Amino acid sequence: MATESMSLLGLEKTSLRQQALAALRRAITTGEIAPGTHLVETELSETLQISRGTLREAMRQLQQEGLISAGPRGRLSVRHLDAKEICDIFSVRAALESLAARELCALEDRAQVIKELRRALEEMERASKDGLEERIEADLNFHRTLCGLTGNETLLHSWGSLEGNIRMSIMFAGFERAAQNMSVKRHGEIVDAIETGDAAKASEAITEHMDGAAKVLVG
Amino acid sequence: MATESMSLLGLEKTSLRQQALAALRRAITTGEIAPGTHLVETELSETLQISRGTLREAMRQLQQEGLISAGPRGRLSVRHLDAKEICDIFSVRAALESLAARELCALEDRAQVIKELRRALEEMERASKDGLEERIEADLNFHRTLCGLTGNETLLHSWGSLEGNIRMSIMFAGFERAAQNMSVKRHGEIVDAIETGDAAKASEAITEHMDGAAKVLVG
DNA sequence: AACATGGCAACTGTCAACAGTCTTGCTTCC
DNA sequence: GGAAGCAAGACTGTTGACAGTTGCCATGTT
Repeated sequence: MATESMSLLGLEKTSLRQQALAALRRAITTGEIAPGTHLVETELSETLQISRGTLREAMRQLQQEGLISAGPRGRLSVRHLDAKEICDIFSVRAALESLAARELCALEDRAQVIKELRRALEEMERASKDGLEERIEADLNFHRTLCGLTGNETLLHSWGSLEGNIRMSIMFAGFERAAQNMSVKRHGEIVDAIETGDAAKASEAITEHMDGAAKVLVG
Repeated sequence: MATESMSLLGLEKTSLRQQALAALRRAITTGEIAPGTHLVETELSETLQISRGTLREAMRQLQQEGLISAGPRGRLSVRHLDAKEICDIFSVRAALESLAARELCALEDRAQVIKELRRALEEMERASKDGLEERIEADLNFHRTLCGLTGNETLLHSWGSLEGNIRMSIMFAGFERAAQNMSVKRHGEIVDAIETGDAAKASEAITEHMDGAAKVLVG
């Protein structure tokens, strides 16, 4: 998790595949590569200065994450999202995070969990004064933490494979709109609901939050 | 979807990668390859008669599906599931299928949906007289159909990336136990609940079904 | 006998090249 | 003038080989 805080000998030896993966994911979710663009292996490998084989592995993963889709004859292109798909994505997201909230309510030592969540909130607060990039990151980090604290690895994994789509949704709707969904106060309500330990209440807080967010995004 | 039912010109030209993917998935989910086994690229590529590069692509996808996990220095091994993880998987599964049931209840033309579901039920009925393999397939097909009929591609995709884990759970718990969860009658109750159009009722039918299934599996 | 050391084998990361297929644009023939 | 055929180009599918790293075993040393 905390790979960035290695004080001693920070040998960040990450494979080319992972670097390519991160670079492509970023480029796609920021709109640097327009949706619908055909991703030609030979071109990309030339641009990224890596071999096609290595690139292909990264592309497969991106494909699995739903950021790029396969056309006829293995042609890969950046996925295009419409309003309905954004709604669909947020429906699934709501279902997952709602489960997370319910599981957290069932925990005995909720105190520690609440502490972690409030810490994530503080980070959002700090980021609200910074750029858009940081705000998005802090927001996603909050929700990822929500899933991670359950200790349900499968839940975290499923949420993770949705993260790319969420980022695309944000990019697609425009960053101004998306910023409306990152109010610290509205996220605080979720934490409050979880703190009460009332699973139904917490679940509803999440679904409400997501419904609202989706509505804002599709305008 | 129905790639197997192409009556005219069955040019099943599937790439080696996909063949390897299917073969490995099957081998892992049937226990042919024991959990914890180290998957050595050179060995496997030799066995499957394909090159390492091609194999690696398939392995990445399997990794994303959670069937194999990465150890230190990129060593891949077949994932090992314990009771808690099975419960976790079924929790997430319940959340997804519960969403599917609710979305189906919100549809106007439920009649068509119900018809498709009943068809899947009939298939389960037929399979109940066949071998275990067929019963598992029919059962999973029912649940996949449930998700697919919503028209929510993201939901279907998320469920699909869980399918491998579900199969592993079945294998892990033993096929005898798993067979108890494939009662046609209990699945019929789900369809009935959806037919009423009561979202809360349908949702509860799913969660109950899944809770019971998980309990049986972890025994 | 316990420990350090040097070399060997195994395995993954990465790459460049070959082969097959689909597209495309031009040419040629009716 | 239009359609069939042909050839060149563009990509993807697949492969074998090379390089770097890690773990292990044998060997020598105190």
